[in-house]
Amino acid sequence: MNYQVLIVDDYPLYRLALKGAVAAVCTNCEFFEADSVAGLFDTLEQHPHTDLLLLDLNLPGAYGFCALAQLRGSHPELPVIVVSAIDDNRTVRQVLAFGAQGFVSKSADAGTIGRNVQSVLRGEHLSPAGLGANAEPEADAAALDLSQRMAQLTPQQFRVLGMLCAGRPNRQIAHELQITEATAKAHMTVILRKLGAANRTQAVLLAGRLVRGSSDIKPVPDGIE
Amino acid sequence: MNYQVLIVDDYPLYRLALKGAVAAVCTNCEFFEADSVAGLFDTLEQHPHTDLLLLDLNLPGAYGFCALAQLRGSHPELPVIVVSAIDDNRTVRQVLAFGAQGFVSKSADAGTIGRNVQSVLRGEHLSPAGLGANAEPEADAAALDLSQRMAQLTPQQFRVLGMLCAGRPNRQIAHELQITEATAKAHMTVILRKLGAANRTQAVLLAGRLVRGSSDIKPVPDGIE
DNA sequence: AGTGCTATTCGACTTTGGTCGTAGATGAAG
DNA sequence: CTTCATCTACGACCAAAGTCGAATAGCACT
Repeated sequence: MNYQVLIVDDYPLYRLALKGAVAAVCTNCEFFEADSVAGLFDTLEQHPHTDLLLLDLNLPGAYGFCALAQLRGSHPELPVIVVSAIDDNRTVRQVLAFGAQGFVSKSADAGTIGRNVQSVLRGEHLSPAGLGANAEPEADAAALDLSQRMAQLTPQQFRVLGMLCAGRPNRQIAHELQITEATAKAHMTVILRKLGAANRTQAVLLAGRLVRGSSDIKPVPDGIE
Repeated sequence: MNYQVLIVDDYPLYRLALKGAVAAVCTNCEFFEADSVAGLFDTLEQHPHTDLLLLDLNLPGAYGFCALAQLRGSHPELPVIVVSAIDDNRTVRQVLAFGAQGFVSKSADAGTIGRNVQSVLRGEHLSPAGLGANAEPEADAAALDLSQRMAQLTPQQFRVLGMLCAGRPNRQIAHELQITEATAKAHMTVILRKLGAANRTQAVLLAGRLVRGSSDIKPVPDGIE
């Protein structure tokens, strides 16, 4: 068992704990770490042969679900185990619907995590306990279409979207990404086109729809005048 | 028992069903109907002595929770029974925290609805079954603060917010409300101030936070540069 | 009538958002 | 080495968003 494992969480201590849990069942594993979605993709570029990704859902600056959608577009073959403090059924179903191979609650013990990692490394898909017969592929058409749109975004565009979803104006986005406002606007234009949104407000609504359940917010008719 | 009852739901058939359920326990009741939040407030203006409001949470074009907050500001004495397809504990607790007197699931039968209506008309507050000791006032400070801000909005401002939450630009909002774009912008300015948002995107995020649980979306630091 | 208060409306600005055309850098395919 | 595609970046330009001051109308209270 000589695997490369990438661990993404914003708390160093929790990364250490996850590393320990994996090492217990996977000797000679090589570990990489990242503390943000941006770092995740940077690390994946440097180590394209990563065998497993442990991803925290609640990363700052970007939504974990968006990262999942992005991953499915850029690294469709990479197995992902989502680690989340929120572990209700709806979240778990959505995570699996968006292409994750496994799910472990943050309150799980090391043994449980280790067993899940082993299963996924053997190529199995998990449907965690308490999730009776999730036979329904559901994750309705709209959500699927949306995640596919998300997956088209480039890493930089994705970072822009993350800050957009925090309500920041272009000026701050440009400042944080060390680019000019003109460039941030250019990214914004592409994002709007890829997501099928008419303006940044609609883009935020679409992203929000992906994060929480795709409630019955009507698509904007936009035929008036 | 001669009460005036206002029923708000976007499906005419379901309005009829609710009317039947109420009529069974309340002879000589007078009924009014509305299919949108805007219609709700229009009807309330025409019939200010309404004794009971049956409100569907999932109205199109505006979020039911926002309507609740608005109602608490404009008609604090009006008893409200919320009818919702979503009936998990968190939703119920929030609905009650926002001043509703009762809650019935959309999957409830006519008898249950009738009994709840009777109770509320008698002046009782309901804490529906399966909600053991909701003594906790929780509905955390942030959500309460937010609902109080919402309650400050005037009816017209509230309509603007509703369309804003559908991602519409000022031009369409003005068109639908039969006002100039300048006026719509003026309303927008007041809304942003009352909600404490820096721009329309943040306003949408705040409204969304009120609708679903106030997840752990970080407040914008906005001190940079 | 007169006095405050508020909701609603609007026009004239300034600021921000969004589009278009363009250009360098990188990497893959021929 | 080309050629093509993609990501990233920028400036100039027009459209939309947001601010400010001001006018009207209704309402409550004297």
